Amino acid sequence: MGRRSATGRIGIADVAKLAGVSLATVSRVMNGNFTVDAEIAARVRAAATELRYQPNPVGRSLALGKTDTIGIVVPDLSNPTFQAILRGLSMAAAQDGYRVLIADSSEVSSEEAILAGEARRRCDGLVLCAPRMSDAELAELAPSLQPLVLINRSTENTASPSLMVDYAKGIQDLADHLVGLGHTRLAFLSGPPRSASNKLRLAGLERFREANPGIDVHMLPGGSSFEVGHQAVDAVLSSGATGVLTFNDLVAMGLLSGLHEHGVNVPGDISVTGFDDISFARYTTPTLTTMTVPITELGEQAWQRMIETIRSARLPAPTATTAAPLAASAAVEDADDGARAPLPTIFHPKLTVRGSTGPAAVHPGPQ
Amino acid sequence: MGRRSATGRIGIADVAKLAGVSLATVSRVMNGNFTVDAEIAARVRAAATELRYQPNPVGRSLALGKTDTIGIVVPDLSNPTFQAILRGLSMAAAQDGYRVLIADSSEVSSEEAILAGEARRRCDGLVLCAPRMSDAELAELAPSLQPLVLINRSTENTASPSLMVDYAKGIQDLADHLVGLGHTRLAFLSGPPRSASNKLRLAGLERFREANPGIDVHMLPGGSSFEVGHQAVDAVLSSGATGVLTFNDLVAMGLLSGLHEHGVNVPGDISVTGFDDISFARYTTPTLTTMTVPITELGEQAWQRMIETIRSARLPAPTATTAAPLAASAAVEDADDGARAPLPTIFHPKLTVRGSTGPAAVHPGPQ
DNA sequence: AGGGATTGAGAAAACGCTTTCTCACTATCG
DNA sequence: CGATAGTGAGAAAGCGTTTTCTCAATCCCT
Repeated sequence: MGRRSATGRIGIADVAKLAGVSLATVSRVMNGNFTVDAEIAARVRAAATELRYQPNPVGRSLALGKTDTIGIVVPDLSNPTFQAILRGLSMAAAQDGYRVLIADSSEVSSEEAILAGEARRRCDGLVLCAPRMSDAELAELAPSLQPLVLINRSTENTASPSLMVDYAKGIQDLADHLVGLGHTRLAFLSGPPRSASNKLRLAGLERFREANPGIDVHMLPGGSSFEVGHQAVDAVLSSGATGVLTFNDLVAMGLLSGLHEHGVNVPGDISVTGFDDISFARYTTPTLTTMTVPITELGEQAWQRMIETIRSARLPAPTATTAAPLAASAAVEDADDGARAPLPTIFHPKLTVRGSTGPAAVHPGPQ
Repeated sequence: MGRRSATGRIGIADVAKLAGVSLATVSRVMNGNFTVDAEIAARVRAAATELRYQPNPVGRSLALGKTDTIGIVVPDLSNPTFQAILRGLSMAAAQDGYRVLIADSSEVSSEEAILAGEARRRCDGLVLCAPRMSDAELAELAPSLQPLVLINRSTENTASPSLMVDYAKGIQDLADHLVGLGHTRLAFLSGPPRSASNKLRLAGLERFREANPGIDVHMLPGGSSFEVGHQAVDAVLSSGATGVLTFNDLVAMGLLSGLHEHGVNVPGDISVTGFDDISFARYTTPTLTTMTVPITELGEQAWQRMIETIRSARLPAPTATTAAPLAASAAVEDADDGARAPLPTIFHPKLTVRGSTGPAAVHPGPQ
């Protein structure tokens, strides 16, 4: 009496009929429940293979209350950093039999909440990667996204595992590296306005300034793409800086390319540094001095935290009364289920010196 | 009597109770069915927002027989080409309210069939991107994957839309370009053994050889990564070639970097070409001459074909008798449902000349 | 004012699977 | 040899929706 007379697909019922057993028995056999007589089990398996039966995951998910899928929300899938995180996550999850659903918010912070919610409902957990939303929004949203792992953000109230990279220290290391090479006039090509990791870099540079009063650090507006770096050549040159820090490797590569076109020698006239150490960084000309962030490992670690959270969320028997869904606060209930210490895991990037940095020129480069 | 006394989550039943209506009515309201009295509808909506009710997608999927999700299987998520396809697909699908599930086969062709099957069952359709499996396997698998879109492969029997890039012509264009610059000794750094697109390139070069008997084309084993290009420097130099074709931009970049380290001037001593025109290609030093493939558009087009296929598969009433699931051939049934012309859509890459190619040196580069 | 057409909402079946509950049957022990 | 524990498999409930079916109430027209 259904809309379509059967989906056309082979179901557990077909197998049961062919094997002459009940649905329950087929299910038992398919799930390795050994309370089934060997002879019958064999008959069921034979029927299953003959019909090429494959259990319907949606039915399974509904009955089991899990989808074996996790979601990830990224601000921009064209960014190699997020691609690497996605890859690390996906490979690690696959090892444990989970799949990954992706959602790209296109850097639109208002989309994030909706995307995250939708993705979460389809999955057993969610990874929020460098969300652009405000702290307040994030804090409000986090409880309802529960098995949640954050990358490059953290929340106070909710006990969601969080993976952070110490960008502040990283950018300081780079600045120190340049100072060590004799540079006294630096410039920083900053990142996207809503990026939390950019704020960390700015904070790091602030500390650097305090520690190095003699060094001039020129701030330049920026972004996260090649184009930003490529178009910043003039601004960089007129700043008079001999050492340039950039938001990430992409920007650095754009800048490198632009400087080359202008006939500026790197590192002879100007030193350039990136951030992240994407795979391309070792193949630029000159090769790029940058901070190495174990990006793929970040994705893998995100998965580890995720699977831990999912597993610990399954065990504890729900003591909460189920009978009173009156309060509108239902979403908060399991907020401190996996009440593990919510201390963020901090990744410390490490300085990788390559060919794009060198001793400061005696006089600044060509204006 | 369920395992856990309710999932804890708010369900349609809670809303119904609060609004004092039946489950059916809530469903009607949520789905914009206007046969509901305005006053009641308002009450339902109020209850829904008060409880922060969000329909469970799994339940919905089961009832509706669709998941609003498609899957994509790629050989290697770290390859920028596949990343770009994924991005194009994902963005286009998102426009139509679909999500993307990813599966990375890690270049293991035996994994592909399983991954594809699993992914397909969870989704409404599948994109198979440059599958490494054999033609026979692909042909056998295709019917069971039905709403299926192929990228860089095609099948004879099944009417699955297929998107192909004319790599054969592309590589010829590049070779012609080098010949036009006076090069007479060429080399080709080939791609992964199981790659169909590599076979097309080889076929193209074969035709090129026939048309240009005077030109020497040296074949070198390769792969698809930086490292391959980087490590091929010696082989390239000892081949005596002055013009080098590579499998893709990654290989070309590795080679560029390696040549630079060896003090070989590009394009002065040797000209190098890539393939694909990934975004990095315009920021190498020298900038890379390559064949531009509209990669992201490939992903978008894949989505267009997919949504067409899905939609056309919904309309035709299933005339087939549902009562006899005896034959094991059930998977083949809707093989020619969307019996549109299965002509592959061919993308023609276009030559983009940049700085890595130039006139042939009078005498071959340093040995 | 009475009868057929129309509207609106509830009851229940269906989607495909898992699992508890239950019971028939066999093996074991006193 | 009869009572009891144990084993294996079927019936049915349940997961959270949607949708058909059904029926009561309202409406309009003659």
